[in-house]
Amino acid sequence: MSDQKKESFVTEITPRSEDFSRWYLDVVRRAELADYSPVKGCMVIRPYGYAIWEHIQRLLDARLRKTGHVNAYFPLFIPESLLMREKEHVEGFAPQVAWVTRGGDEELEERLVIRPTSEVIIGTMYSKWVKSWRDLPVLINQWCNVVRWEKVTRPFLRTTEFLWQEGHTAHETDAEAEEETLRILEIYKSLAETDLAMPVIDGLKSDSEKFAGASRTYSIEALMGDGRALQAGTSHHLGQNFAKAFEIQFQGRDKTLHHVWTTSWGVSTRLVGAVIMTHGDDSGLVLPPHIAPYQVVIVPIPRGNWKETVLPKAEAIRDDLEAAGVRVKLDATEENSPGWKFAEYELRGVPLRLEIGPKDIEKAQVFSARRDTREKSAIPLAELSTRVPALLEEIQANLLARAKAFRDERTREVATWDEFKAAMEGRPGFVIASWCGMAECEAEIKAETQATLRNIPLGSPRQNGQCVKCNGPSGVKAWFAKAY
RNA sequence: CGGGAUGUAGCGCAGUCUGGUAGCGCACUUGACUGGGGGUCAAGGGGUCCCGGGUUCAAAUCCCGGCAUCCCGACCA
Repeated sequence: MSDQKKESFVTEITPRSEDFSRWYLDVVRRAELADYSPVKGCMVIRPYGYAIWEHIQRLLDARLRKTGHVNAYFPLFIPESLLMREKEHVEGFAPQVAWVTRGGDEELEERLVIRPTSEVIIGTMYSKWVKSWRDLPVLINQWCNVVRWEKVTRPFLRTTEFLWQEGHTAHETDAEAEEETLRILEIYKSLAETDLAMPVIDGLKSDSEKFAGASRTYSIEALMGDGRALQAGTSHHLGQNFAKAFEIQFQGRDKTLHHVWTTSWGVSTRLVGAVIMTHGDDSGLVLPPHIAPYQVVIVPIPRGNWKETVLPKAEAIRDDLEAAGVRVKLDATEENSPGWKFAEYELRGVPLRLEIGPKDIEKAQVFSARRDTREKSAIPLAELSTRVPALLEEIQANLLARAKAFRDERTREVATWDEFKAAMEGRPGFVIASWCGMAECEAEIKAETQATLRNIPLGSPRQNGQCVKCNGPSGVKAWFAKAY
């Protein structure tokens, strides 16, 4: 390989440590996850990126079904008057909605918004559907697209149109709605940690960061490879705010009318971006096996009459692994050398590579290379269908452990304001500090350090502390970070 | 929405200052030899120079306007 060649190879992806933002965009493009479209702020999700999203959908959808939720679909368009019903909700979303003002040749009597979220249209329908306490709870989820007119966009992390799921539930009591809100948060946490191998902090948002129209917002927060935090999912207890605005009432067991208690919650294609930024390295993407479009790539080594010897063996291995429930890609194309394929599939984050050539066939083995540790070892053919699934689970677990270690290493607890400011130099990660609960302190912290209050973790013990900013009495410790 | 930068082949860029036939590397196509960490040689194909106006005999290059993308800040999944 000439030096010139080497040069072009290394410049294909900007090194992660050199420029994290550029590295991220390079990975998105080179791994063919997404591409820019002719529409400002809107990306095209390419097949490889979409396959990752489909696995996330599948894994989350199963959890939602298991907990009694069902899927449905509501309209994309929302009449302006509906959006206006809930005051805080309008104020939060009106600045970033897209409007439809014409249909064909005609000016519309009433403008339509393209849904930025569906509380109002779903609330309107629930008011028709809910009459009795026997109709509750309503546990509906929808997978759809939404549009928010964003000024600054970035593939997967913030786009004008994005894909997500939004759950909307209605309950008889405050306590049941709260229970649901927390159940979903737990599901999100489980999805993030078990399947995305991404450790998260689950907790309560401050009032200034909560969803427009919610009583309480809970979130899961993850730490990206550059030390910035990312809100990876939210679950809102909406109280009776929407029930009152949309007159969702039922006759209770006590024969009188009550407003329902509602919740809403969502995760989006942003999770794909979160996975990239949690696990990726200088060679590109690193995918957790649970969501990898293919978990194993088999690269046959073409030598001599390999099509008669190596290839059939490779195909047999593929079939065996597929029978064992493993997603496999066999790349028997002749255009590129094995070395090229090694690099290419590393760039695409394939968790495990199997190489098979004449030498391996002689020894009745294949050669394996892990994406996460780059560890290489021979696996006897006879053990493949048990060893590979086990190895994939090991990789999955290792990615979570590694991300957790990174997060813990980048998490510091401080007691004083000077310590806080010092800890927030650069892009350090999470800083834990006591907070008095006042929005003023939160705002000053943000103004002075750019750090925002991510959340107050669930199960945080009550304390008699002093606010890191104002020294006033503080009942809780909050997690702060510079965020996306 | 403020500050800065960029826009030339799929990707990365040179050419713009000083106007005069559109270039380089990688990628792509064809063939041969190769193949266990991004192969070699040979022959090829590919361009609304972001868009619109203007100046000029002549514009990638100069002027005006717009759009898009990136970075840094203020708002949001």
